[in-house]
Amino acid sequence: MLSIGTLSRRTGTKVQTIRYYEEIGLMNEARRTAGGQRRYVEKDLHRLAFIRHSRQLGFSLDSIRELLDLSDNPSQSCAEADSIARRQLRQVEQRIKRLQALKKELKRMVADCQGDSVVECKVLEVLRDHSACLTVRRQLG
Amino acid sequence: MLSIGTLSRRTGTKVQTIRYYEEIGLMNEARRTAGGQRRYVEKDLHRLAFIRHSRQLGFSLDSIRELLDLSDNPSQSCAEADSIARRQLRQVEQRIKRLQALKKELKRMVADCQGDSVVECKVLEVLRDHSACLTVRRQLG
DNA sequence: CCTTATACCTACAGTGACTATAGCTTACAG
DNA sequence: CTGTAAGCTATAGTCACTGTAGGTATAAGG
Repeated sequence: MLSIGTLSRRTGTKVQTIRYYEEIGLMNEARRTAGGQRRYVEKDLHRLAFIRHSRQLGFSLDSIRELLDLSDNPSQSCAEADSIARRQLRQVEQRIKRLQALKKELKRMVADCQGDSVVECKVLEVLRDHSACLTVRRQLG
Repeated sequence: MLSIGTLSRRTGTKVQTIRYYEEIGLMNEARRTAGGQRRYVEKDLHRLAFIRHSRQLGFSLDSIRELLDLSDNPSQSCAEADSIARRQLRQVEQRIKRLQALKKELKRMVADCQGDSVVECKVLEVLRDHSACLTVRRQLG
């Protein structure tokens, strides 16, 4: 029987986070000792590891809920899991695109800055004058 | 005299968001009509545009607060604004790195998936077995 | 058996940056 | 003068946690 602290250490999850996952129904309600402390089995550890790994890959808790459901009902086709993963991939690719546009704009901003007084500061000027900024508008509109 | 709705339309900011910016002290408290409605001048419009543009470039509201302070005191050196922008650039670059690691991992996941039953689903397998995943661990640890 | 340190418990507030809702009031055009 | 669009406040909700206060349980050492 594993304590919540052991789960925490073995998965790199904060204790509060584990309790939070239980609260929102992502983890099953744990058994309790006579004194009311949570006790877990290996299966719970695996489930938590699955959740944490999925979170690291950027899946939302809702997506993870779906993935766990699939994982719990192994007879279905895997197409659903595949489509969730593909959706996630698309989102990540979108975010990368956005950030690359930002990066370009920020680079231009700091490259043009000469360390002059604020009056002629290129950074502030760019921020003031949105019209000078094309890349970002196209990507973020 | 501009209404909050006009400001909203001209900067693409939700009305609530403008009120929120006032509440947290990012926008000055607006003048009011006898009936209590907010009225703005051109200067407020520029300030809001500055805030929105900075947000689109990913600056936090705290960073924007600093940038606005600098912008309000034009006699100082621009070095501070420059360093805020550079910090932002570094953060964006970091995020891009992270996301690219995620993308790689997700691509591997969906590429290996054959649409079989859940039992042998590669997506779920990868999520279950964190040890198979090296890239992400290196980038996100 | 008793003490003590550590781990655990609940309940609630806070984070960032908004967004949404309910229920009301004002401004302005016709 | 009336209708309606737009405004107002106050409050709660979003996401995924994180932190805190104040109390209790457990396990190891004496």
